[in-house]
Amino acid sequence: MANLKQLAQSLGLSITTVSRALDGYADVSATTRERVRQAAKQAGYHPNASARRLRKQRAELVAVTLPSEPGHIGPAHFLEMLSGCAEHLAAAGLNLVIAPVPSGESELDMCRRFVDGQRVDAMLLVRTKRHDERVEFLQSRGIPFVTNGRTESTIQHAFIDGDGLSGFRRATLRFYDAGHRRIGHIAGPQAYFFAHERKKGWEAAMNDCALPTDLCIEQAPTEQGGYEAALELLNRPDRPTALVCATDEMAIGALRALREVDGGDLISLIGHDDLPIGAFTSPSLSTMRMTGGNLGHSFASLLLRTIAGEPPETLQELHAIEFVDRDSHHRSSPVA
Amino acid sequence: MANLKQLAQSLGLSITTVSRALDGYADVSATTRERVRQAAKQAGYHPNASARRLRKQRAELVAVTLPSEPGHIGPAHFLEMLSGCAEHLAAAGLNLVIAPVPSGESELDMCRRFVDGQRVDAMLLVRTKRHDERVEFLQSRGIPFVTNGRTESTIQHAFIDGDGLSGFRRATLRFYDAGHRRIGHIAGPQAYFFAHERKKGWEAAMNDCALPTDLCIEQAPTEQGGYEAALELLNRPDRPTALVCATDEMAIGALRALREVDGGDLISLIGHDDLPIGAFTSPSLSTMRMTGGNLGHSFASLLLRTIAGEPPETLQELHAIEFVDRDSHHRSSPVA
DNA sequence: GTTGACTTCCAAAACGTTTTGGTTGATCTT
DNA sequence: AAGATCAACCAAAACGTTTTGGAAGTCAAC
Repeated sequence: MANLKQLAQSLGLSITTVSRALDGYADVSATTRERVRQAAKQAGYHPNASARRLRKQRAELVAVTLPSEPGHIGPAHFLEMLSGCAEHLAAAGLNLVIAPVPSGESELDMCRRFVDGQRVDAMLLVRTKRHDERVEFLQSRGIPFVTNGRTESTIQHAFIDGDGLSGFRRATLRFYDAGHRRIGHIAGPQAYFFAHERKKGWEAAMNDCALPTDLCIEQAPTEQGGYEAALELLNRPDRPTALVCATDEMAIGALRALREVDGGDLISLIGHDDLPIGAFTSPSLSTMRMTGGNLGHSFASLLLRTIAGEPPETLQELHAIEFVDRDSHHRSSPVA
Repeated sequence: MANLKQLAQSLGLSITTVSRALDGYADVSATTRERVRQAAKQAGYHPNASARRLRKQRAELVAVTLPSEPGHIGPAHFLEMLSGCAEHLAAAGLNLVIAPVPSGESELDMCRRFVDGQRVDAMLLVRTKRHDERVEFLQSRGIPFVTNGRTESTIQHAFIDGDGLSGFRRATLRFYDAGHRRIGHIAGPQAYFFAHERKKGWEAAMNDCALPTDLCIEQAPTEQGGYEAALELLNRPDRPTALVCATDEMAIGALRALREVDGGDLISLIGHDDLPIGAFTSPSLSTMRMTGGNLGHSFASLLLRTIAGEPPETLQELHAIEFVDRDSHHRSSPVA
C-alpha cells in the first residue's frame, strides 16, 4: 500500500537507497539492505506496477488476439494452452491479456490498438491465416511476436506448428494401405493455414495413390460443420469408406452423421487434436496430435526468446504429428 | 509513436493544450482542437498507456484467476465466456488478463500479487468454492470483484450464478414423475459451491419423494470422472435407472459407461451446461442451462457497476435454469 | 477606462518508480 | 600526508501523461 517515499522516510533513508536495496544492488550495505527488506515486508510494500512500467518503458504485458468466429471460438483445449502460456510468462514478469476481436473490428485493428498505445511488449497470434495481415503489421512496427501456426508470408517470424501436411498424408496413406480406395476429407476453412495444410496432406496422399481428390468438402470447424460435411459426402453415389477430418470437433460431428446413415457404422474416420472427449465418443475417436510436450510453455518460451532478440529463423518449431489410435479408424476392411 | 511533447512542439502549442484538445475539453477552441486532431492522426499519436495509468492511478486492467485442476481447466465454454467478458470490458477501457495459478502457489497468492502491486483495478473470480479465501481477501483490500458462482461467505458480494439447486431438484422430480425410483447423482467436488448446490437440489427432491440418498458418487468434474462414477453406480445391486450429472462433461463420460454395461441403453441421464457437443453425442445429451443471455457480457457489466461503486446487494444475479431436452433423458419407462 | 465575464491558452506539479552521476568519509598506498 | 581507492549513500532527472491554478487577451457593460 505504501510507496517508496513513505518507506524511505520511515527508515531515514533516501528513495534511491531503498529502491536499490530492494533490487539487490551491491552498493547498499548488507545490514541496510536487510533493514529495508524487513520494513518493506512489514509495511506490505510492493512497487507500483504502472510507475515501474513507465520508467522502464516496458508494458510487462503480452496480448493474444482471440479469433471471433461466430459462435465458436476455437478448439476446446485453447484455454488450457493459454493458461500454460500465461503461467510461463508470469514467471518472467509478463502478464497475458486476452484480446477478443469485437464485432465490426478487424484483427488488425485490435493489434493496432495494443501496439500503438504501447500497451504490450509482444503479441501472440493464434489461428493464423495463410495471408495474415497481422504478421506484416507487427513486423513493420518491430513488435516481437510468435504465431501458433505458420503463414504463407515471406517474412521470417517465430512460430510453433504441427506438421499437418505430413500427418494428414500419412493418415490417408494408412487408410489406403488398409484397403480403402474412396477416402474423403472434411476440410476446415481454407483461409486458415492449418486447414489448408491438412487438406494439402490429404491431396498429396491421394495423388500418390492415383486417386481422385473430389471427395472433399469444406465446412466450419465445428461439430455442426463436420456433421453437415459428412452427411453430404455420405449421400454421394461414390460415398467414401473412410474420412479424414481436419479437427476432432468436425470428426465428432461426422460421427453423428455416421450413426444416422445406413452402413455408416462401417465407415472409418480420424480426427486431429486429441481432445480429451475423444476417448468418450461412440465409437471412440482415433485422432492425431502434435508431439512436443506442453504447447503453452513452448509458446511462451519462444516468445521470451523473441523478446530477447534472437533471430526468428532460429525460433521456428515444426513438430511431428503422432497418431492416437482408438476405435474409429478401423471399422471395416473394405474391398476395393 | 510520438509523444505529447513532440506533438506539442511541432504544433507550437503547449503540452496541456494538446492533451486537452485530444480529450475534448471545452477550453480549447474548435479550430485548434481540429488542428491538433489532424496532427495527432497524422503522426499516429496514441497516449502512452503506462503514463496515463500512473497519472490516473488506475491500472485499466482486470484479472481473472484460472483454477488449475490438474489436467482440466474447466468447462469447454469457459473461454467463450471470458472472451465475451473481455470484449465488453474493452469497450470501457479495461483489459482482461488471465491469471493461471502456478503450481505450488495458492489462488490467494495470485490475488495478492495482482492486488498488492496495484496491477489491477478489479478481479473476476470463477469456479468459486463454498469457502473461498479470495473473497475475504479482496473484500479486506477493498478491491471490486464479481464472482461467477456464489459462496457461503457472510460477506455480501456481487455474483452471477445459476439456480442449480432448483434446476437439479426439478430435473430429479421430472425423473420421479416419469416413473423412476432409483435416481442417482454423479456429483462434482463438493468444495465447489456449484457442485454442492446441485447435489443439494438432487437431495431435496429425493427427500421430497421419500427416496434414499445413497445413490451418489463424487468425482472429478471431467469425462473420466463421470465415467468412473457411472460405472461404480451401475455395478451396484440396486443400480439407478436414471442419472443426474453435475456437468455435461461428467454426463458425457457417464454415457460411455452406459454403452459399456448391459442394459445401459435403458438408463436415462441428464447433464448441465449445454455444451454444443451435447447435440452430437450418442445418445444426444439432454441437459440444462442458465437462462439470461451472454454470460460474459453480464459478468462484465456487473463488474463495471461494482467498480462504479454500486452496493453489492444490488449486484447479485441468480438466474433460472431451463431444460434442453434431447434424447438421453427419456430412454425407458421404468416400472416401479 | 475600469470592472467583470469569458475565451483560450499554458507553466508547473503530480503520479511512483529507476537510473545517472555524483558526494562523503573511511581506508589503503606510497 | 597527499593521493588513490572503495563502500555507502543520495539529489535530481527522467519516463509521458493529466490536472491544477492561473495568465493573457477580448469583449461588453457601466
